[in-house]
Amino acid sequence: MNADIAEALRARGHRVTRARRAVWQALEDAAGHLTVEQLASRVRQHEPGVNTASVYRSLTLFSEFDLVRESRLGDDEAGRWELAHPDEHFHVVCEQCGEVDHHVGDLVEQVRDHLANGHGFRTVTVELTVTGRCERCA
Amino acid sequence: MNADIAEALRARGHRVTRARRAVWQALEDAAGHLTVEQLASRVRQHEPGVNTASVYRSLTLFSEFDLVRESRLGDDEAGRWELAHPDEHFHVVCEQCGEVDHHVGDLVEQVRDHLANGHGFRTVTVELTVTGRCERCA
DNA sequence: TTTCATGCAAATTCTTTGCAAGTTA
DNA sequence: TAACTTGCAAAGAATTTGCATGAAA
Repeated sequence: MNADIAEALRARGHRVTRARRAVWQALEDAAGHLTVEQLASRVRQHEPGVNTASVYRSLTLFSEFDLVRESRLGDDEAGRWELAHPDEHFHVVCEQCGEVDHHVGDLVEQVRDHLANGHGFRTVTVELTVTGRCERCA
Repeated sequence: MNADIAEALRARGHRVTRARRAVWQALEDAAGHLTVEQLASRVRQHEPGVNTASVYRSLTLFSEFDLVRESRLGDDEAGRWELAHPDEHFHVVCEQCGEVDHHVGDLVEQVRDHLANGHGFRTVTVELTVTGRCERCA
């Protein structure tokens, strides 16, 4: 819902504002990858007058808590944002129709293990993006 | 060397120019991930007067032949470029010291197989980036 | 010579920031 | 009320583009 973000904010001494709540809500509703512009436009449907700069500021703040994540998919020049789901997943992008799918699997786990055991590297994030042709566009 | 890029250009009806050769050379010498600005500065050491815009244009052209590849590593805002090595590899970025390592492994192959068999997805590129702490910065 | 590529500067796009005014605790 | 956030506009950074000149075929 909306309770968790309020809590998360308060817990770290930040204020719970209309703008921040609306940004969070929009991310939850979308459950996908949105550019800041797309996000801002959805935010304004619920909370008119929210400025794009505030969306950026909210996202920056949330990302400090690891609640959201930015990724650059395909050859897009704008960053895209999504909720930082706790389950590891990777992105599959069709270069024809632009659709982005999430795939959950143990591949990400494997990478983490591989690096920890062999190379002394402490993995924080794994970003795996696959581009190609989806079934429909093949 | 420098022969392959000349050939690749001619084969597609593009001209072999000083700027393009210098960009290619710089990418070969670096064998790493360079921002356009870094690349431009190295290019000018061999070929003074080459404009940054031309570096962008060369990279765009090369990427149409799949000879180079752009990747956004870490939370960097600028794109980084490298030669598109035929061998599959992934990037390991230390968020402390910023160092970027290449790891060659069969993980990328696994992803490709997984998607082809189960989901009818024809993979074109796999981009796998891991961020965390390297051994020295742990 | 004819066509393509470059340099330069201006234009775009994405993102960040300064500051006065509005909100939250 | 006091401190934090926002909106707005301007500033920045990265990348692209128009166009006249210069270089390659």
